Amino acid sequence: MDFKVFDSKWQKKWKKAKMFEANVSKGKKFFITFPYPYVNGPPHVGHGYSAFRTDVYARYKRQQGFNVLFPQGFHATGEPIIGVVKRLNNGDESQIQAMHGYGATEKDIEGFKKDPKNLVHFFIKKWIATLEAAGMSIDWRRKFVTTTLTPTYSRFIEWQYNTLKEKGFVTQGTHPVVWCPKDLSPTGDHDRLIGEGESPVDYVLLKFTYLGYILPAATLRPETIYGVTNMWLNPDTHYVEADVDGERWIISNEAAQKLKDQMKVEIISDFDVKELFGKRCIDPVSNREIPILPSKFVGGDTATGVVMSVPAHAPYDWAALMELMDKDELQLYNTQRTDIEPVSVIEVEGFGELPAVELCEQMGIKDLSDTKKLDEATSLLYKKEFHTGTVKNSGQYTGTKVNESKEKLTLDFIEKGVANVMWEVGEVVCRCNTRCHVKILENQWFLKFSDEEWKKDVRTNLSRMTIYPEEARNNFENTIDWLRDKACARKSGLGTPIPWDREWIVETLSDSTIYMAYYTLARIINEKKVKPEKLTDEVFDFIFTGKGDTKKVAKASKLKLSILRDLRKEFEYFYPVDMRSSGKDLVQNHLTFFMFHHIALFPRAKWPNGISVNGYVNVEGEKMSKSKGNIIPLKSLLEQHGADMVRINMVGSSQGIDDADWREESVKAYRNRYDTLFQLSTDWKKAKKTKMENIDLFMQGKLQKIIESTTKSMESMMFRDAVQSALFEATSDLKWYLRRTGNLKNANKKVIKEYTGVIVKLLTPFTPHVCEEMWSNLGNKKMISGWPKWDSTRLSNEAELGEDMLKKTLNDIEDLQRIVKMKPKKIILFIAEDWKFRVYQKVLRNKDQNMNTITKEIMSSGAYGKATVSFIQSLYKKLNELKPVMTKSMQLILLKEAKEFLQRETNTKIEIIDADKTTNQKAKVASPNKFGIFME
RNA sequence: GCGAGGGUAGCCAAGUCUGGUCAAAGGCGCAGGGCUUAGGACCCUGUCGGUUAGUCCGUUCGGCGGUUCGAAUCCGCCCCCUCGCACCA
Repeated sequence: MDFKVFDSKWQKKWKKAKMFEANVSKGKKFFITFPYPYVNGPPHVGHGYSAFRTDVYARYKRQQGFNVLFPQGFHATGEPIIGVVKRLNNGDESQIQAMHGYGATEKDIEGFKKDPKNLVHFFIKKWIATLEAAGMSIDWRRKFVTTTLTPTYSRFIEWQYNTLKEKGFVTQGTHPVVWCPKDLSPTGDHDRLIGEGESPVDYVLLKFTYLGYILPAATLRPETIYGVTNMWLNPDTHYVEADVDGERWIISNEAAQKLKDQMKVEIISDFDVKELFGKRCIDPVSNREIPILPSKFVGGDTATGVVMSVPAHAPYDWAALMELMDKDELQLYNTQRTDIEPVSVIEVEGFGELPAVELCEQMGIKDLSDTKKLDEATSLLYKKEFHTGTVKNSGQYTGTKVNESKEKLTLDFIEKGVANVMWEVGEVVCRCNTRCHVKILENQWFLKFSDEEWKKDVRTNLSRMTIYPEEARNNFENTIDWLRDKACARKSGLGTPIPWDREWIVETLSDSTIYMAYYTLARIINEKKVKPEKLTDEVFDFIFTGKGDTKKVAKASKLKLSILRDLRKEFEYFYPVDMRSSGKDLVQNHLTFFMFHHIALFPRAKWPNGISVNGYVNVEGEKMSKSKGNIIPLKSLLEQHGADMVRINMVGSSQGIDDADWREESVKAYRNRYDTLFQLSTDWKKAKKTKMENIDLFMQGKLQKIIESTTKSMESMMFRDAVQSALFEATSDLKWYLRRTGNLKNANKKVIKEYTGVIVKLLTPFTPHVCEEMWSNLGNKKMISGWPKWDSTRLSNEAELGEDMLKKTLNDIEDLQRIVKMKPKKIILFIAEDWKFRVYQKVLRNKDQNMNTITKEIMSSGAYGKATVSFIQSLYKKLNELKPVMTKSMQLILLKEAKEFLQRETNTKIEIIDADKTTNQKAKVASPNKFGIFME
């Protein structure tokens, strides 16, 4: 059966019936969203997963009777769209090819080049068409695009930032970023040719002085300053004298260039450092005289090109000194061996006084030639000292832990004016092939996420929120703790300017934190064509917080009073967000910001109620990636398999935070099950039986069980479990039932119809199209509505056992068939002891001698029955909490079935006995933990 | 480095919170059988080793220890894997 033929048929009917349009009403609402996609391409399977999960939940809630709002907008701010347009304009062949791949014509592309808007709208069209074809139950009247493409939305962002600033949540400050001097913009990880993962590191510059000059020694270990023996400069490096914040610094030329982006730097002249060798500079902390020596290991491209030497703790320094000593060059520089004797300033476990010296010896390092070993030694020692070392011989800092002292020392020294900070980054090369360095951005705008009060409220709200799966909660808590101030503005890309400082644009993560509130307004704004200028801050204040007088606000803004009232009504009714469903990658950023901003901007009652997080999508077990070429467009899957099979294959494949997997192969498995169901939906009339027998009652009880477990799984978005029980388990039951009754004709009509109908309803959120079709096949005139409720009174004793029951019954039927073949003289069906026998056997297996002895005694006493059981029970009280596996009455029902069956198939004598009461020892011994069959 | 999540039979994956119905669900693969002109689909059976008609015994849940009458599950240490660490959507 090819189910895709039903897709458009039902989609049209839904549309006609306005099934997904949510309006203010008296009913209970449920507001669900998933993050709006960035529209620089069409949707692929990865998008599909989050989208389908959201839709499944939306449909489920709708069936439950909620007035579900499920809107959808699109995201277009920031750099990528501009990047695409730029590449198109540059004639980038692969980009043009990609666009053709997405179905863009030459004419389309010409349009994109002229205006990025055209590109955005092109993809939005694709998105909407694909989502509709996928059967998404979205209220499209509320769509919009960020930010400047929808000026009213841009106005909304302005209100957001004005309000945040007013409340003190936006502050200004400086911030180091990795910077491309050619592009004149920050170079994020994804913009890099080399150096992914490199981030700015703060070197401490200790200002050694020499005759009015400053030699700013760059170090990551300022706590070792008391162990400095000499200063290193590279005789082959180009140094300059520069005016840095009013001081005369001697630094490498490269350093001077870089520092221009961090301090006020003016290069005065070249400086020949050779004249310094052998001279003494002054240690700014303890005023010691420190000889200046040459060494080529000092890189001019790392920090200042001025390095202090701590031979006791730095392998490089010791190796450099060894080189000088080997070549007997020390005296050339007016320096004695005793002047540079290593000074130990860190006590560390596992090493003696001079760890670097020891380590060099151990690793056979004799000079600077073996940089690999030196690097290894350096990193090893640095880690060891940082984590376990204690400072010594260092004046007031003696006795403090290295990892604690570092920060303190730095602050102290800066305060005293003897130190500065210089930001440096490892090798980073921009996409434009330019080497990057660190720039301090001045006057950057920040969201003050570090604010403890703010965090407190966020934590409080988190604790009352629904989080699916529960494991994700840890992640949120941790993110909240760890979050620092976040730069929320950029100088380039698309977006809304910061209203009070228009040279900055609100950065794209920061303009997407409360847009769900805009959905509640979007319908009216779109339909009434509300002008952006009428949406003043006062209007938004009124809508979102109720502040101000309706009439005055309307008058001042020139917004129609009725519209203003309706906007407020929509927001009041639909807000807050009840469930936001998203990929796990957004936990550390978007989803957490979403919470922060809501807490800052809205009244408590409007704070988010729930978040659900899902994993990524793999394709055939592999990660999706451009390079593997395994990114599957959603559209092609829909065309191939139809919406329903795609939906259930994705949503049913995984749950929780685990990654989903798109496996073509498993579509088959689903299709088979649906074939069975579909067949029944048309053939149910062939069932003729009307008498309710045990097996029919059992099926009804079993159905209640399925409703219960499916509903519970659905509620917490455990969709794989839900599919497992509503589809696989249920169809297995049906097949089993039909096998037991012999054929469809012998099946109970009522049971078949009820069972099929309920299963169809349970599966509707996953496969809405084919379910509607089956529902109508079952003779229903109206479309599906309502969610089945389970009736616990119908959960007969048997069904309490759930799946075990079925399995065991089935096994017994197989056994029975075997028995029939063996042609026994007599068959005894017996009821066994219940679970306690299992426990009893476990005890027997126990290796513990004492227990073994005890139980053996019990055994030999012949007390098989209740006495034994109660003895064990009293011994292990815990066991009392356990539920019986299968009660005798349940067994009896099954055995009666078995008896009937056997009587049909054979003419052997059959009796049912209770193993607990029987005098038949053989049966007793044979029986212990399974009810069943015994023959003679 | 900091933080989060994991490691279960050939593979995927439940079970872990709340220890005993766990030799451990389910699926895939594989083997045998049924059905079929054949293939596919479907239905049975088996799938840690050894044994029984039904059973029982032995050895398993990353590694090593511990708690317990009893550990895949609780505790400690160790090893390994995946992901995130920001101005980027």
